[in-house]
Amino acid sequence: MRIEDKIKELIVTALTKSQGMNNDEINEVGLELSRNKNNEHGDFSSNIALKLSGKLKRSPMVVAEEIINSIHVSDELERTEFVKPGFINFYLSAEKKHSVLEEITSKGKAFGSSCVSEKKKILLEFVSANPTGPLHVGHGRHAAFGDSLARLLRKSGHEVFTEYYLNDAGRQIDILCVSVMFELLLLEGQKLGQVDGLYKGSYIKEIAGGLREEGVAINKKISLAKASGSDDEIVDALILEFKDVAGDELFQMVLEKTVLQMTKLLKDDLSDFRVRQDGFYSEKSLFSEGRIEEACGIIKKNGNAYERDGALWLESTKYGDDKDRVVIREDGRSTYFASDIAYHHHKKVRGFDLLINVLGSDHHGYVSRLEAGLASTGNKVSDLEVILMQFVTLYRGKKKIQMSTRSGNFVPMRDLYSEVGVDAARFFYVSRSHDQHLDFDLELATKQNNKNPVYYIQYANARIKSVIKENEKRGYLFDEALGKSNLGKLKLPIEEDIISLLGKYPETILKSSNSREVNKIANYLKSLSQLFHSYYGSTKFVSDEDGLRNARLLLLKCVSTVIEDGLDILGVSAPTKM
RNA sequence: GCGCCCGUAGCUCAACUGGAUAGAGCAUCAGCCUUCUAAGCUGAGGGUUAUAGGUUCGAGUCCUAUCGGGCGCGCCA
Repeated sequence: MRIEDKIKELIVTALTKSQGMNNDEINEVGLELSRNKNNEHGDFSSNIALKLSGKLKRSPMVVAEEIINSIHVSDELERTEFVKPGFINFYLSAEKKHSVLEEITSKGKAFGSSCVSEKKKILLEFVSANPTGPLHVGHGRHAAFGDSLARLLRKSGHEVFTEYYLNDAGRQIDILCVSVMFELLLLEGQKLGQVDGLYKGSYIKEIAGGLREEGVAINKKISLAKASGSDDEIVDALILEFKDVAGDELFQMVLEKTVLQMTKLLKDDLSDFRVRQDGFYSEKSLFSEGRIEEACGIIKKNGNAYERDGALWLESTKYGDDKDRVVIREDGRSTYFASDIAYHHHKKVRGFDLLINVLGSDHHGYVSRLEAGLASTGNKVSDLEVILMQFVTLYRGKKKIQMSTRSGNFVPMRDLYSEVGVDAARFFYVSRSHDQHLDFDLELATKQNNKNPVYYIQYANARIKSVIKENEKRGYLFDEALGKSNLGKLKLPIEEDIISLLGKYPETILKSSNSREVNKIANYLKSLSQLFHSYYGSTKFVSDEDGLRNARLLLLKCVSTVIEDGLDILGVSAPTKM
């Protein structure tokens, strides 16, 4: 039984004894026990007297005193007290507090694991950027967050499968293909003007160059003359013309090779950033496997679809959307939305309890539609959880860098992490809450990479490793048993603070996991490191006194275990030397 | 116009989800290496938590309005 629950039990019996309350009445008020921020008010506190005072028509201080007088103090508690507004504080015995260190020593990195009460099978989808260019710094935030969230959810006990939805069908891919063919024609010596709507990055030229080396050739005359109007209209005309002139077979061949190349590019961008995607789900497969028709069949069968103006509409307003949405267009082609309905339905069919999507905040208007899609295929809306990621604004010094994928005018995430390092980039990305805008100053990140908080944490761990090494160098062998039996000698206030914070690691994992706030882990590690550095500055660890020395080394090893485990969740390395 | 998100020290962010005196880093100033790594430590200054009301024992956190910033409202993806 956890100590929290024991204390709660003590309060409940005290309430029945002193106030004559039964369990129902207590539940109605709500019994809370919170862990204290700073130790000056004890380890745990309860606000129950404050909550009851109105009901009982007596001052909170009086109620608190009555409760405390009926509390039977167990030997795990040092003492209890009631204080100013009406809080009741609980102080744990030194022995009870120190037991955390023994727990960490025996469990190692499993300390704080599997703390969640209901284990779920989760599909976590993130990044899912169109394979039309390298991932940029905005995607970097999604990648770092998504991957860390996956690690956090796993740590807390869930089963997680990460997935990248690959848009390998549709207009954007046609444009990508035309862009490559366009370059190929230029390589073949054909003189062509400028077309604004096409992808321009160097990677397009590389793919075209590679195709030419493989012997792929178009060798047909393309005239841009037919195309006129807006960028979009010109591009659409070009797609038709290229399909016509090159022929379907050649077009499909170039398209497939291009998508393959682009996907490899994305996978490398991610894996070099230590981001693991367990699967890449092909949009194209939704067509070839007949999943779109299947999904349309289901929404029709469920009475959620109707035909109007030659198109098939989903009655999404039934499920809270602003208006109904087209699923199959007048010309018979399905919409992007249709793909999403089919995709998300298939996620459920594959047996996942919970679907988490990490989306850019610009997609928030799309959320109710996704929910409607899920509901209309007979799934629960609550099975979908969307995490909206705010934008990254990139600066170089004071200057804002504007980004656009199509023009190739963006900063690839690879440039960012090769410049500042994977550790610093990942930490910086996840140390801000996802609903907060993120200003990323490249100049600052490069110039000050030594001052990045991630080094502060890594340095704390490296220092501990160094102390352990020094201990051995001086001929002292670490004696775990001796350390354990001397934990009572850890009496410095800073030692008590560290032990107390270590004890909060499991609940930090649990809370961050439940609220999907990876940044809480980063903040926790900063606090722990700060305490350690302060401890380091004021205390000599390698001393002649065997008992104290081993107790302190045990404490340091526990700090190191937790730091390494926490950094692991963030996907940041923990060097032993810096 | 309607809807969603955000507003905390000069800058970048915390604050355990409604708790006790709102905390760190950067920048500024003053100290600390004969001693386990100075990528560190110790101290100082810096705030009407955008503004105005409200809810209650108690509000940075919840509700309303206003101001300011970001984003979204296609048979696009």
